Amino acid sequence: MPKKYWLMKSEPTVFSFDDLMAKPDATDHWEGVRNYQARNYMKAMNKGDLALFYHSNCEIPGVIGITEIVREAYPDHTSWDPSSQYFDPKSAPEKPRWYMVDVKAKKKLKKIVSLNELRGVDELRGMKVLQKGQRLSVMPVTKEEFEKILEIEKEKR
DNA sequence: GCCAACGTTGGC
DNA sequence: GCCAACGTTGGC
Repeated sequence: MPKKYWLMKSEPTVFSFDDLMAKPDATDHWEGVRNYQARNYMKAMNKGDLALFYHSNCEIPGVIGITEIVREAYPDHTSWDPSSQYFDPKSAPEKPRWYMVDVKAKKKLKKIVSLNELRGVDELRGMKVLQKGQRLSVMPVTKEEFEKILEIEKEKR
């Protein structure tokens, strides 16, 4: 199974990359996705896939770290927890509607690779996250895009 | 099935 | 805080 690459968004005031690193084994479940397309992308993830951790809705939006998928999609239990902000009355343990994966923080970038910088790179012009109107919190990226972003980070120092 | 109203996302 | 671009909901 060839490794796949993804981008996952989170608002740093809700759950930042540092929050993930602070978890036991730097691992946590990616709860709260309530969009079918994003859910389907998560279902397509395999153990060992890598993801860009993207900070959205903040002062400097951009890629802040790298995570690895360490557990493949399983039902999101917050969807049937009435006390959760992610509660969905149409989901139930015997009929789960929403799923999550477990991700592990692999590496924090020395400096954020900002949305603004991404926009300036020719090779990244096709990136989904740069397309107007796209709001998915989980989306695929190509191997080339993934590696280009690591290159950009390396050149920063 | 259509579509208006409403809610959400997320850059700015 | 504004607002464009979506996605969802629900009346019909």
